[in-house]
Amino acid sequence: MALEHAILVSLLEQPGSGYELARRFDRSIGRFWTATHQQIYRVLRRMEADGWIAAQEVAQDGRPDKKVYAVARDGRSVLSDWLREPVEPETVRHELAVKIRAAAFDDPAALISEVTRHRESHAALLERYRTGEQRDFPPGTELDPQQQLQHVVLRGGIEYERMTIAWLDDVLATLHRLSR
Amino acid sequence: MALEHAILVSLLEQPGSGYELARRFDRSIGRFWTATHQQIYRVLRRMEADGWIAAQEVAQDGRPDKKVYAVARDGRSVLSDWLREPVEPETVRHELAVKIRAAAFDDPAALISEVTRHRESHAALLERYRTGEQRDFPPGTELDPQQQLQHVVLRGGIEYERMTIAWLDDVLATLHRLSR
DNA sequence: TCCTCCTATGCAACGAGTTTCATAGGCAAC
DNA sequence: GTTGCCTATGAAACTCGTTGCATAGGAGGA
Repeated sequence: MALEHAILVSLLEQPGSGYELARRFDRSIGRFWTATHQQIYRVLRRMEADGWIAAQEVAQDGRPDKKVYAVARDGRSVLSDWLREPVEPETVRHELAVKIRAAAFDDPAALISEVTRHRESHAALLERYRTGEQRDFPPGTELDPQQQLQHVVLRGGIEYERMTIAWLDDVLATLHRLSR
Repeated sequence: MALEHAILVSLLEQPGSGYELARRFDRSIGRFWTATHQQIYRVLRRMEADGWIAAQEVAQDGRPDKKVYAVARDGRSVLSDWLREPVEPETVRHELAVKIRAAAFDDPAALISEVTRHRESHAALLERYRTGEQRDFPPGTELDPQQQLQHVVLRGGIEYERMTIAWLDDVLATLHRLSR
């Protein structure tokens, strides 16, 4: 229900084509909202028809033409209205937690390699976040409001990864204890 | 894709009817997997047809009859196979993070009440988790493997809430700074 | 008595999201 | 020189999840 809004935010930060948006959703925006190019193209067409965004054809050489979208006045007011609505509760889908409880009815040791793999990928993500933080928000710099808000969201991602790594260590210790 | 597996785990922990499962998904299981009664009834019928679970009609007095499901042999092997498959990446949907970045193009102060509301609901959830932890896992008790795994999942929930509350305080400080 | 809530299960319609496939030119490697 | 990858957009089919509605008996309160 809010892919439209995530796209509006991304286009306000920087106008772009469907393809470019799809890549952003694979990277920075994808930290808190995922979408495939199929979804993005479909929603872009609807948003353009509704007058939330406006497209401009851009010819490129050596590459296919692209349609660059920018947020229109109606889109800004839609976003403003949405900002003032209460956030609806997120639907939780924590597959690893289900597996951990499932391990009680199977061999707990079977999960160790999978949990270790998760721990490594979260550690790698934490490293990338911290590198990005030092690059984009070095200490002692004046940040404009947009950057301050981006930074506080990134800090949330960093704290989430830290907490998750510590918890996965706890999970691993428990699995090892049960495997003896 | 894994509602089936969450149901199998819940039925292994305790057999029950569709209605009872729906209530569990509103409570404990709902911490890491949500589902409505519609989804549950539909999936239960498919799982019974596939021989993963077996139903037994139970007549009750003063209440409608119910169908109590238990995991069949095929269901156990399905769960065992699934446990050994890699966890597929979760799709992230963090609406509040989108709104925080959206606030850069609107009035940051408009978000303060909403973030405060979130902080309070996370604090209340943390309290419930900690009460449940003291009740179900008092220190100095011998826990069987199933309880140890339930406990480590609950510890994850507690740490998640703690981290989230600290981050929301950070968000609130940032929003207040920008509102001056 | 009527109203509402709880237990218990289900149908039908819709909307959101995923998967697979298609097109089409340019670039680089082998 | 063909194979594979990147940019760029899209159709079609399908699955998953949500919402609204229906049924039906019993309990409890105003």
